[in-house]
Amino acid sequence: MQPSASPGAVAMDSQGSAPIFAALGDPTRLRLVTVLGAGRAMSITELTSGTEITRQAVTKHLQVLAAAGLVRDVKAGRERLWEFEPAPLQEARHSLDLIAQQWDHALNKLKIAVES
Amino acid sequence: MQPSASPGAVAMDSQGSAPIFAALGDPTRLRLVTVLGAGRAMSITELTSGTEITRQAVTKHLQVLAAAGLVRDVKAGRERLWEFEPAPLQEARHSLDLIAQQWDHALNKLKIAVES
DNA sequence: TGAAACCGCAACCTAATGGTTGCGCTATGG
DNA sequence: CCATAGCGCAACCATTAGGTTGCGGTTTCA
Repeated sequence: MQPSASPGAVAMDSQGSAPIFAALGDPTRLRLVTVLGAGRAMSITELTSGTEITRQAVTKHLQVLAAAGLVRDVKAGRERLWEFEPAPLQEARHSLDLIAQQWDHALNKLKIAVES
Repeated sequence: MQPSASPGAVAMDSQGSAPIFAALGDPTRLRLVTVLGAGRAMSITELTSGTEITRQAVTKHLQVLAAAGLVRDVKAGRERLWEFEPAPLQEARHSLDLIAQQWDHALNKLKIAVES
């Protein structure tokens, strides 16, 4: 087969993960994901304590994360607990893996071309 | 060792990767990374062709990517070529791996607790 | 020796983002 | 039964982000 048959048909499906990366691209939100990723579902006030920002700010960040599917809320009595949702994170991991693989493959091609 | 000795000392070093995720969190930029990740260094005009946006917009995006270390420019004659830089992407991958591991570990703990 | 390709700088605009404050609602639990 | 804990909604503000237009400066190469 031709080496570079379709230059445009690379790992372009990664594009769908952009919203997930955007959601993870804020320190506060990345912290929230990390904390909730520890397993225990937590309430908003609990997630706010220890931070310098307001409860409302945390609420907004949680909504951004929820919109990306990274987090989910479950009501428990008068509290509203938030828990981690692993699926989108796997998708993001897969996207990064695709780009990395693509890169490694490109390096291999280059190496072979040099050795010929 | 104690199972949950320090609840706050989880995978908190992921926070440093927030700027990288932010850089990847835009469809245009994620596309640029994917294209450049194919191996061939490309010029700005080349990266702009096929897009709906201006060369200047692409320039700005490339600067954002460069600030995150994901991309590097190398001058070649009158052209200025851009090439992919894999290191930050590895770091981002590692951060996601940490959170995923943490999550799996939490699930295991839960499973064991249920089976007891 | 120009015309054209390739690019940087800067000003400008609009919309989104991150954050705050203020208020009101609802469910507990003493 | 009423005070308080836990939230939601909405308005508001400042800053950043994404994008465009306009212009000027270098290399090349025909």
